[in-house]
Formats: sequence, C-alpha cells, structure tokens
Amino acid sequence: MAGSSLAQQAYTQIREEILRGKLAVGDVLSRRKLAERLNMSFLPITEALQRLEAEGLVESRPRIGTRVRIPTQQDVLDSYVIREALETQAARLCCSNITASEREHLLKSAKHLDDLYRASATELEDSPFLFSVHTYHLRFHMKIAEFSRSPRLVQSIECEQVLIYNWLYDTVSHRKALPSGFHSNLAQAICSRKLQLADAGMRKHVRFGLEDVMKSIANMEVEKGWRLRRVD
Amino acid sequence: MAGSSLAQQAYTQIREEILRGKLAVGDVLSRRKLAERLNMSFLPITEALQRLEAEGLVESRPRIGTRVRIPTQQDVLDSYVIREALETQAARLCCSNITASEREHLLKSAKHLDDLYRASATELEDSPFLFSVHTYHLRFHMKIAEFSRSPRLVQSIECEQVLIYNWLYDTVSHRKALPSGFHSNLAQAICSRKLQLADAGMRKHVRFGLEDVMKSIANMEVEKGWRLRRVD
DNA sequence: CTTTCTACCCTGATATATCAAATATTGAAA
DNA sequence: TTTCAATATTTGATATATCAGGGTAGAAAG
Repeated sequence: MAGSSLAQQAYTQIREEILRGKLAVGDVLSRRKLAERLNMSFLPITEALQRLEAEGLVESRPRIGTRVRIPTQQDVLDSYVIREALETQAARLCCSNITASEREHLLKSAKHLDDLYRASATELEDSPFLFSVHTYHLRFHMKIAEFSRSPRLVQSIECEQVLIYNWLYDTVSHRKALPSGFHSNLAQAICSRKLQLADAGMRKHVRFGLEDVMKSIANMEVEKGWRLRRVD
Repeated sequence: MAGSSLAQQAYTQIREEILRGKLAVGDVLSRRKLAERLNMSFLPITEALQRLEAEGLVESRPRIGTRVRIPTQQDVLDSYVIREALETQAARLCCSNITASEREHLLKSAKHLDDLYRASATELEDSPFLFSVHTYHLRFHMKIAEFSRSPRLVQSIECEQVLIYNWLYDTVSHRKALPSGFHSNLAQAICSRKLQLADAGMRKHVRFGLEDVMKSIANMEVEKGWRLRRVD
C-alpha cells in the first residue's frame, strides 16, 4: 500500500469509505477537501474519482461537483441483470471445471453459510455479526467465480457486486428469512455436473430478493437534483 | 464534439485510431506526442488513456510507457466468456420483451445479414465491402441488446464487443464460410418466445469461430516485453 | 569485437497555478 | 418583507513545471 501510487491509495481509501458507509449515498465529495484530508494534491484524487465514476460508485457533473452515486430503480434492476448474466456464466464454467477438492470445499462453505444465516435470524439489524455473514456470503460467490477459471470473469463480477450489493446490505437485506438450504442447494446444483441445473440454480439464487430491494428503493426519499449544499 | 471536454475529444480520437487500425497493436503511445498532435496539454491525454486502459484497449506501466494492448490467448478466451454471458442474457430478455414490430425487424435484418455474408464470400480480405458487412453484423447484435430493454446491458456489451471483436476482424475473420442461415436461425430462436431456445441459440452463435481466432493468436509473433523502442 | 557501465533522455506521477462555469451569498431596490 | 442582480466562492478542467524511475546509447574496459 505504501509503495503504490497516490492515486491508487486515494482510490482504495475513498472506495473503502463509501462501502463502509462512512460516506453516505448522495454525499458530496470535494476534490480539494479530500486532497487535504489524504495529504496529497488533488490530481491523484481526480484520477481516483474518475475510476470510481467509471465503476458507477460516484457521479460527477462538470464544474458542479461529485457525489456518492444515488442509485435509481433502473440502476438496481440493471445491476441484477448483469449479475445474473455473469454469475450464471460463472456457475456454468465452475460446473464444468471444478475439481474434486474444490467441490468439497464449496459444499462445505455452503453448509456453513446456511448455518450462519440461520443463526443470524435473531440478530439486530446492524450487528457486526451480520456484517461478517455478509462478507462470508460475498466470498462464497467469489469462490464460485474463481473456480470458473476465468480471471476476467472474477474481475467483472467483483466490480458489479460491490456496486449495489453492498449498498443493499445497509438498507434492506436480511429482512426476510432465506429458504432453508438456500446456498447448499446452489452448491449442489453447481457440483451436479449438469450445466442446466447449475445455470438455473444460480439464476434463481440471484433473482431472490430483488423485489424487496426494489420496493425499499422506491420508498427511499433522496435528493435527486444537484443541490450540492456545502458541508462545513 | 466541439463542445465536449478535451479529455473526451482525446478519448474519442485515440479510440477511433486504434479501432481503425491507424494505431496498431503494440504501438507506443507517447502522452506528450499525442498532446502535441491533438493540440492540448497532456493532462486530458492522460485521462483519455486511463479510460482506455480501464476498458482494456491500452496497457501502461508506471514511468515506462503506454501502448496499444497486445491481447493474449487468455484475454481472447476471457472476452468470449464475458460476451457469451452478456449476449445470452440479452437474447433471453429480448426473447421475453420483444414487440411484434421489433420481431419483424430483427428477422428481416438477420436475413439481410445472411445474404450479405453469402455475397461477401468471394470478396478480397480487406475490401471496404467486408468492413460494411462487419459493421452491419455489429449493429445486428446491438439491436438484440436494445430489445432487451436494459440500457446497462447494452453499454456493457458495447464495451466488450469493441475490445477484441474488431481486432479479430483484421486478423482472421471471414476465413471460413458461415453455416447457411447462421443469423436467421439465431433470430428465429430469439423470436420463438422460448427462453431455452434463445439462450442456446446465442450461446452457439458466440462460440462459433472462437477456435479459429485462438489459433491465429497463437501464430501471431508479437513483442511481449516492454521494449518500447522510440519511433522518430 | 564483445561486454560493462555510466550519463543522458524519456516516461508517467505529482504539485501548483489559472480559468471558466455554475452556485451561493449579499445587499440594494421595490 | 420580497425580488433580483451583482459579487464572491467553489467547482472541475486544463496548463505548466518538476521529479524520480527506468531505458538506451555510447564510452570505457576487457
């Protein structure tokens, strides 16, 4: 980290703060303030924000300002479409290429994940335990992507995942209990050696919960205009 | 165009030159030379190159140089994996959402495209006619994406398409004749209202020809190191 | 003639300065 | 008190300057 470029450091830092919720949706990001806070000139900051904008985490308008992106219903819908496309592909390739030991690992992880979710049913909404479950869940999905043996696919999924996925964690997820064996069933479908099963299993998995998220987005009242009121 | 930012102009210009082959694979891109040629400082150039790097069209190493990206076999393989993921998703959604008039349009385009390919069988490798066929082919695929009614999906496919797709045009494509009714069959599968048919049809379509491309890449002897010999 | 090493040059990275556009603020006029 | 226009401020965009890392050519040594 210390050896990487300033732009890289800024990117990592800002992204982390957005994902952790330290910077909330709609928050204004002043390049100069950030530069001062991160102790660098605002050029590396600009580069970092350009990358984040390309990834869809922030949005900016020329000579007006930059803010953490406010996702629309269409954004979330689109995100799920892409996720479904990429993750079903990962499931297919994983199904074809997975080794015996990886298969064992995946099945075990799925079982563990289901147990975690069952245990977390009684937890409070913002407990650290829930966050760890969430992290584990993400890792489970990335594991499937890795077993597909397509580095680029892993990268694409990673990029899509964090966009809305992490955001929905804060707003709605875990509201409804998951079906029993939710992840175990998926893992078994993937390990079945049958492409159709793997494909259908993942498709169902991704689509689950989409409606809830859509509803919560609709209820969320956010400033859609560009009134970037200064924060002092 | 004249009203857009310098960075945007640079991006469009450089990208165009890469896609048109004016800048060949492996060519060195000097930010300062580009800045002078495009009549701007090298900051907008830097921003443009960063975007192109994120999209995978160029690659750069700190304090060494930037060049038009040299795709590896793995790159091409990965590109096809992503394309298959995104385009089958487009085919599925298109299958579900297409209107009667759009269906008619799609079927007609497919027929026309098949005719074009049949007519182009006797053309020379680098004829302008072949390029127009290629362009029409691309438009056919984007039409399917549009009919899926997911703007983001269109955008993602657009981004993936140009990367390698256009490149392979120059190196190998059209070497082998396409099966008769290649595109008409795809269009019919998509218009069948049956998801499985649409999915399978597109999957087959995308995979066709992958092997040829892979072979031609293997034979291509390019400098893989970073010997960025100056061009005067 | 070949190998080694050093000085020079080019590269991307970063800092600082300036600009024009758009917003926010203020204060005078109604 | 309200309206509105002039001004101050902030923003992203761009230009220019400087820096340190790495490559290259050519001198020096074998």
